[in-house]
Parts: sequence; structure tokens; C-alpha cells
Amino acid sequence: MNSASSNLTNNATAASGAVSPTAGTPATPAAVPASSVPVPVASVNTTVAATPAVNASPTFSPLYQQIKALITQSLQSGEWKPGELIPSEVELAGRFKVSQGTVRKAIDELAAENLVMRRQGKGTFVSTHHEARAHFRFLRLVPDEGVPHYPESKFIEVKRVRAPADVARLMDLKSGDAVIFIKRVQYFDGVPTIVEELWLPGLIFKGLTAERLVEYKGPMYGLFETEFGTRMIRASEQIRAVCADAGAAQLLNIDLGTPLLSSERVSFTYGDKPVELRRGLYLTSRHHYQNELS
Amino acid sequence: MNSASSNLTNNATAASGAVSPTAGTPATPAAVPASSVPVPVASVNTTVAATPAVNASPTFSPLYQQIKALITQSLQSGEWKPGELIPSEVELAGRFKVSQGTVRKAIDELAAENLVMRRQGKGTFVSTHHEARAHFRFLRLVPDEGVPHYPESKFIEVKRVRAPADVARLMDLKSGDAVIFIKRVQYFDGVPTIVEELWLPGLIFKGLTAERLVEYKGPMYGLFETEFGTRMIRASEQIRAVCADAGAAQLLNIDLGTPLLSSERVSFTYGDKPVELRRGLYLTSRHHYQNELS
DNA sequence: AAGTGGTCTAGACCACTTT
DNA sequence: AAGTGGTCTAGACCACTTC
Repeated sequence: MNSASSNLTNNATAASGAVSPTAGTPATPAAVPASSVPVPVASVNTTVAATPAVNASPTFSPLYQQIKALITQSLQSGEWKPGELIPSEVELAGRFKVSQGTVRKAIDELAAENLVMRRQGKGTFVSTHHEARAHFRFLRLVPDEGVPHYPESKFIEVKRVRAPADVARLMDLKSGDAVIFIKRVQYFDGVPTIVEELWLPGLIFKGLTAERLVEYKGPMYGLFETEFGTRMIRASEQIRAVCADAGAAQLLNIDLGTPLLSSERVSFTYGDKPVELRRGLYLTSRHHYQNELS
Repeated sequence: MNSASSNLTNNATAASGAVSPTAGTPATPAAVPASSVPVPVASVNTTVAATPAVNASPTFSPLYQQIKALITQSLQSGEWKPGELIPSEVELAGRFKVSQGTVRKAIDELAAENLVMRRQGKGTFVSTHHEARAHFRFLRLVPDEGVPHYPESKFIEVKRVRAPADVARLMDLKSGDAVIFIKRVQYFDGVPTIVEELWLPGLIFKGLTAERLVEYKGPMYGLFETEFGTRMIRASEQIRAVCADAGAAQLLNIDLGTPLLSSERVSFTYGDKPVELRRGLYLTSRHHYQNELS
């Protein structure tokens, strides 16, 4: 009988029990007033109430992971926009009915994944691609000598097309779905160094035109984030060495057959959803691809 | 008067004060018996007593960073060897006279840097290159199709030489210092795919011969770790596209001029000390260099 | 049952930023 | 002074592994 509510394996319940200086009522040990017990958004063994679909099965996940998911949802939904301040740890703890430490651990992971940035004394901010330090997160090509700086873009082509089979497969679309195709050349100090082709889902990037790309100053990912509400948060890249074909040779002003670094990159937004395919050819005679292994 | 010891900015002191249910002696609030106060290895604003050299200046560093440094020293000194179990968090907390939470945070970071591996219920182990999961930490070349597996090695040359200027510079040696030079070809499914040259400091790798390399089965880093007490913990890599020269073409059985991926990699051991220079040429017609950006 | 890491809470204080 | 994140402690309980 006193185990009436003990099947709640929620850690928070146990912890609240530790606050039990209210244990002056030995007669009804199980009769804890519901109102005095903090009600976390979820128990350890169940999914967060607000979580839509997906996890109907008994999913084991620590509280802080559930909080992390909730915060991520707010990021995804645009409740807090890139560059903005999110609520303080104390406030979030209150909202989710958990301790500050738990919120802290959730935010720690989000910061490690570059979704948010902490600044002591100021607060926690939503990461944005409109920042010097974010500019080279996905562009690893740096000059052999001198300081890295952002290249200039010249757009060769921007059009709406139907996705070829290989593109569709990589972007989780159906073959023939509408996509935006972009081709551009990038210059470092006036030297053409990168030629790349991009594919973006037409549905999300409706209204993306050559004009908007040209007039926009700054990294393309900044434009995507601000104008299309789509933020790239990670990418997977495959690199090869290839020979320059006629097209690349002309655009990069190099000899046919010059070795180029080929990169095929798929970028993902929240929920591991692929939202960009990028195929680039890098001239590596005065630049190199820098990678840190750990 | 009761602030007699408040100029001690050590957090531990403050926390110990919180244990003050011993506050039955209001007459002498500042007279806390020294023996009852845990004496951390260091205060927040000073360097750990055991730390040799380097930080004589007033160095600000959180306790857990100091603990992390102490643990790293024990790893470096070989007190706990690769693959071995390190003392439990509780034990380390006792040794360093800090709370388990502080040790925990220190180990969290070491685990994030792949220096140790935690296993719930078992303990924390020193990372080792003798493990399946470690094998591809530094080798990012994976087959376009099929499951990655470790290549076979064929050694072309192993000799003691004097370090050329460029090699010496990258490895923090003096030009002319003794180094071990290794040249080998690596095969995937019998297909020659990688030709690479390695330079290792002669002082550290004294006694490294072709025989020992050939007879040793498994990753070279495993051999280095076990036989020479030198563990690679991170590396910095520069990648380019180049054309196969005569030597590479012959070893890889390809046409002269075939595009190859060129990698120059410097590997570091504890204390960010460079201990290996590796220059590789990768054939990327059936393999690619895989990189995750985040 | 005992020991390990993993989670969660609560409360203190510190360092930094802004008002 | 007030608010934020950053550090540190203490203690509880959970999940997993081993004896």
C-alpha cells in the first residue's frame, strides 16, 4: 500500500523525498501532497510530455537529455533566434521544473555542439553564422602563408531544376523534386580558387534568386539563416583528389589536368535533416585543407 | 573578526564552512581546527604545489583544471599505462583532497579529449591505440563501398638519418638531429593505396628497426605506445591534391600524373610535444577522406 | 552486496557584466 | 547592486558490473 506511488522511478521524486523534513507524518508516508512535490516535465523512464510523436516506446533517457531536446525544439521553432539571448539557467530551471544543475548540463552539451554560446556574466546566446569565428567552421581551406580571410564570390548560375537521382538520394528528396541549383567561383585575393555547385531544397529556399545572393554581403549560411530560417549545424564531407576538367580549368584559370581537391559535402539542420549538397573543387597550390585530429 | 580567514579565496574553504552544523561554538567562529578542514592540493588562485616549473606567475585556474593537469601528469609518467584502470573517482577525490564532483569534471574533459575512457560500472581506463575503435581515429581514409578495415603494411625503407631542415622545423628539432625515417606502402584488399614517409625523433625511438615493425601486428601507434612509451594524442593535418610522381606511380601501380591526395601530418604526445611527421599520398579512386564538420 | 560511473538536487561562493 | 554563467561541495539515488 505504501508503495502506491513507488513505481514512479523518477529520480526527481527520490530527490524530493530527500527534502523530507516534512516527514512528521509517519502514518501516511506515501501520502505526499502532490502540490509540494516538484513535477518535472518528465520522469526518467518516460518521454517528455510535450515531445511529439517518435518516442512512444519506453525510452530511457536522462532528464538533462530531455531538457536538451526541449531547448533544441525552441531553437528549431525560432522561439529564440540566432544571435539572441536565451533565458537564464535559473529561469529555464523554473520553466522545466528541474534544478539549475540539470539545465546547466543540457546547455553544456548544446554549447559543445555549437548550437549555443555561453558568455560569462552576459548569458547564453543562440549561435549564428553572422560571426567572424563561425565563418571558418565549415570552410577549412586556409592559405599556406598569411592570415585566413573570407573569399569573394562570383555567381555563375542560379536556377530552379528538378533534382537528379544522386542529388535527391543524398538530400533525402525524391528524384525530380524541385531544387535550387547554384554555381559559383570564389576568389582569395583576386585569385580564383574554389568552384562549387550547390543544391538546396526548393521548398525551403523558395524565392532564393541570383540577385539576393549577389547583393547579400557575408557568408551564404548567414543569408540562409536570416532569410530562410534554416541554420546549418553540422556537415559530413568526403574528399578526393581529381584532375581539372575543361570547365573547372577555365573558371579557375589553370591548365587542364591540374590536380584539384574535390569535396562533396552534405549539411544538416536541426533533427539531422539534410538541407544542402555542395560539391566543390579546390585549387591547393597556395592553399591547403586544414584538419585537426583528436 | 569573524572574517579572519575570509581572505582565503579558496572555494573549498567556503564549502567546508557550509558543513558548519558544528557551529555549536559561537565563541570562536574563526577557530576552525586545521585538521577538520580539507586541504585541497591548491587554492583557486595558485598553482598546484606539485606542478614543476612553468607556472610561477599568479596563474588563475579552476581546481578541476589543476586536478586534470595532475591526472595528465600521472598518465604521462606512466603511473597508469594505456589500457589500465585508473583509480576510482572517490579514490582520486581522497588523494587530491577535493570533492568527487571536481574529480569528475576533470575526468570528463580528459574523456572528451580521448585520453581516458569511462565504462559505467567498471571504471575509467587509460585510452590505448590497441583497440578497434581507436584504429580509425587518425586514418580517415575509408572505402567508397563496404566496411572500413585496417590496411596491410609493406615497409620499403627504415633507416636512421639526420633531420632535414623542414622536417626539423615541424618536429621542433634541430636541423641535423638524428631521426628515424620510415617509408611504407599500405594495401586495402591487396590494392596499394597509400604510400607514406614518416620521421620520428631518434632519441625517443632508439632501437626501432624494420624487423620490429614487420613482426609487429596491428597499428604502428600501438607499437609506439607499448614499446617506446610514446602515445599520440592529437594531430594536425594539411591536405592537398597533387599528381603522382614516378616513385609514387610505381609503388601504387598507377599512371604518372594520377591525382593523389597529399597529407602532411604532425602528431603530438602529452604536453603538445610533436613526435611524428608523416607525409602520405592517398589514392582516392576507390576510397575517400571522410570528415565530419561541426 | 559492494563498487563503479551516471544523474539529480541544493546551496554556497566566485568571476564577470551591466545597471 | 543585481544578474549571469562558472566552480565547488555534499549527499542522494540510479544503472551497470563484478564478486
